[in-house]
Amino acid sequence: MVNKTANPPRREDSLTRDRIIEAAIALLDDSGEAGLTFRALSVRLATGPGAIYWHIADKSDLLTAACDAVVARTLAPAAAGATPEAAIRAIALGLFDAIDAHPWVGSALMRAPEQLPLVRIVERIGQQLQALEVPDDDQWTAGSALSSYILGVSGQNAANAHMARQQGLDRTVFLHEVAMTWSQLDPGEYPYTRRIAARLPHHDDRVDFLAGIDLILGGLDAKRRRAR
Amino acid sequence: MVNKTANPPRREDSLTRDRIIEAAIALLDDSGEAGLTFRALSVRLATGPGAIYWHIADKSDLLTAACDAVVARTLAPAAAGATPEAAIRAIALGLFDAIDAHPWVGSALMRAPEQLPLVRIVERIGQQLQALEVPDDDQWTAGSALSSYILGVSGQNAANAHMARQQGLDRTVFLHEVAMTWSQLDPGEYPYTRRIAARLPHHDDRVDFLAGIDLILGGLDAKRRRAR
DNA sequence: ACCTGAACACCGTTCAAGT
DNA sequence: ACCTGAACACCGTTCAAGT
Repeated sequence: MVNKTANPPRREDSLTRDRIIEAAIALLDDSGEAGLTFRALSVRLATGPGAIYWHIADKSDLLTAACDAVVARTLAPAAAGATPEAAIRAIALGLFDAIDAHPWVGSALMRAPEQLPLVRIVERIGQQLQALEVPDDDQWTAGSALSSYILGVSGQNAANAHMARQQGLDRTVFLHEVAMTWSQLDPGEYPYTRRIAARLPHHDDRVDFLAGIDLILGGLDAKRRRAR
Repeated sequence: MVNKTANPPRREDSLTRDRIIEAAIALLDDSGEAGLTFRALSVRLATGPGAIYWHIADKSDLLTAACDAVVARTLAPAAAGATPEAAIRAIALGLFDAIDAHPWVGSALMRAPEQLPLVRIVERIGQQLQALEVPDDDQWTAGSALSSYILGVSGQNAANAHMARQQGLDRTVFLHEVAMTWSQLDPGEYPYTRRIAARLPHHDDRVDFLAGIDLILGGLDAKRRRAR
């Protein structure tokens, strides 16, 4: 074991991994994944691009770390006392709102399933499935279904918001334009899409999102009843 | 209306949008999203980078078009005669395999929910929900749940495969390494993840994937029974 | 109408040199 | 131990000039 000296006292504003990650989050929130640049980051931190590499391995490391910071914060408040179902709904809604606020988190989570940020999510959901007394064999399936659903719907909601903002449009106006495009698709090939297009701008995302969670939980419950 | 002349006869090897898209797919399959470069593409097509811009708006247009070509091919065989549930399973499994073969499709689909490739998927699933006589109000929820689940699980499966290949490892060896890392997480904080780590390398992805589809379909069925 | 390829304004990353 | 900033090997995209 290397005899490492204890951390020396730091200047208040010295460069640290945490300060870099916070600056990265701010940059990502401001201008999306394209806005995260080692040059922009070094300007914001009043340093050179090379300095960042002393604390961060590379860009992918930085993005994962930023993602993990957001996820960890979101999952921090433990849902105490509530039923497992309510806890799952709370976890899901917390992530939905976090991804809505930080759209880049959605796509970042999707890329490296074995990394810590997603493991945190799977763990939290898994604990609740355990509390629900879901049989061991079904926990993996139910956990995958729930986490994929959460990431998928939240990510798509955030992508819509991001797209709207990028075009300088209000979210509702943007959805109206999408609905317009969809309603002009070929009637023979796209009957379903044309029909739901009208609903698109009016639906309440969070309500519909929770309805999907309940659908999966309902499937789990039905399966358990059948097994009895 | 502009009086446009009919398409003139083409040289066999002239540059067309379709030829560019096929070359892009080959490049993406070979070396992932990072491998798709206008320079590499122009070398493959024996032309200059500028020529591509005559047929393609920009890189995002190219990626969406490549994605759409793969999705359209995958959804092409219409599941005739089968029950709606079986049709949904067939659609899901087809996409799972397509995303496994073309890992970049997963992340590409996630980014622009309003674009044609995802609309194709939603339409196909929606038609089967209609055939299942799912009430109008539930079709959106069920469609979102199914499509998010399909894209999420397929995308994560493909990301694992991609990660393994990148590290020059066999898929199973890679999953064993992930399982090892997970089983060394803090026991107080990650009890669930530690427990399922052991199952990770042995599970059959396609079987587990279909089990999740059935879970969602089961939830839909349970909800219908309750409404009666 | 379609293609060429140099040029522009960027990237991530490295590394000798400093403190 | 940590930081600087020039340099390298790339990008996507544009555009005058060609056919």
